[in-house]
Amino acid sequence: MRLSRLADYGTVVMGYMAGDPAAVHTATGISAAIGIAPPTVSKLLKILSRRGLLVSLRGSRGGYRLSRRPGRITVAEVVEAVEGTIALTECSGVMCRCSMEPGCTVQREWRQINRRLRGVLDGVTVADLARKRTRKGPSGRTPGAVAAKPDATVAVDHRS
Amino acid sequence: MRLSRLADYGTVVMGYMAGDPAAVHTATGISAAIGIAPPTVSKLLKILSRRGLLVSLRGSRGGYRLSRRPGRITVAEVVEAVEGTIALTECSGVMCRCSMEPGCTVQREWRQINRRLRGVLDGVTVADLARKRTRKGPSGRTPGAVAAKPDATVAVDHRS
DNA sequence: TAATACAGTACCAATTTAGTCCTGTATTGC
DNA sequence: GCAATACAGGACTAAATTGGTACTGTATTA
Repeated sequence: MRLSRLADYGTVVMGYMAGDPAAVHTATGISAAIGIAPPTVSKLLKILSRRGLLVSLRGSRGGYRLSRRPGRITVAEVVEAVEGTIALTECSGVMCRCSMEPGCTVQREWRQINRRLRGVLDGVTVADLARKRTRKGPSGRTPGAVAAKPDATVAVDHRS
Repeated sequence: MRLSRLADYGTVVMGYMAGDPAAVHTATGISAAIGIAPPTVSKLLKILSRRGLLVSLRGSRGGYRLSRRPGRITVAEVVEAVEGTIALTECSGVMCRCSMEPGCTVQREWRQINRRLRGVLDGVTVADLARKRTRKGPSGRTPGAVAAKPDATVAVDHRS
């Protein structure tokens, strides 16, 4: 259930750009700032601009800029731009390849879960990704309980 | 962000078994019922029993049985049993391999999202997976708004 | 006109994962 | 006791995905 690494990077890039929302950022500049290989960042930026999340400016002094205010671009949009879909299961659309009996109850629940997941991802904007915990951010929403807990308690097994 | 197919199958198997919670199910029987290849079902059942979600009974007349009431086994547990972790990002634990500045704000938000995702998955039990929409199920909770909408409106792009 | 920077596509390599098979062990029933 | 059933565990193979790179083309600025 991991995000593709590219989608993960996508949020990092957008978070970085949201730190200076009006500026025009070049691929090489972003690459140097966040420590991801230039061709990879470039690939990502192309995708994000093709999907309308970024505006690209060609030529000398060109680069990329957020197409909207960072508080108006959600993580769901970023993930969807890179991955194409927000869904944990394949049986989330109308047709399902699995040969279960009609009215598969498992599928019904998964659709509900996928819908809720989208809600979660829609609840976080790229402005949130950029906002430092102590300083007050530029956009309206407040992180609330998010900033409270340093979260040193979680211990996750990363293997498979 | 797709679940591994094995984890997806896991919910199907558990949902099927939850339809007859007290019964002892054999791997071949389950395989025939849900249309997944026997070795694959077998592999899955071994994993689920090793993780304590199922009880295995060896020998003739053996098989597998749910270790708890279906209303007490959540989808989160099933997914975690098969996949090992419930998290969309790698940077969800205490340590993170990415060389971002300390106090990476992106990571902070992802941790929050992952926590909420777990909440969503914890909100659905295998009893829900088995419950038919018209008949009243055996366990307490009601599907509520879930059953209302046949959901023929979603059109998801399955590629990539 | 030269330099900069994006656009698009194609390609290679590595990782992951699905799926199968084989050997071993426990339990039941004859 | 013996045969049949069914799970336990691990190894292995093949395929799909995806990460990352490179190359050619085009637009814009100085």
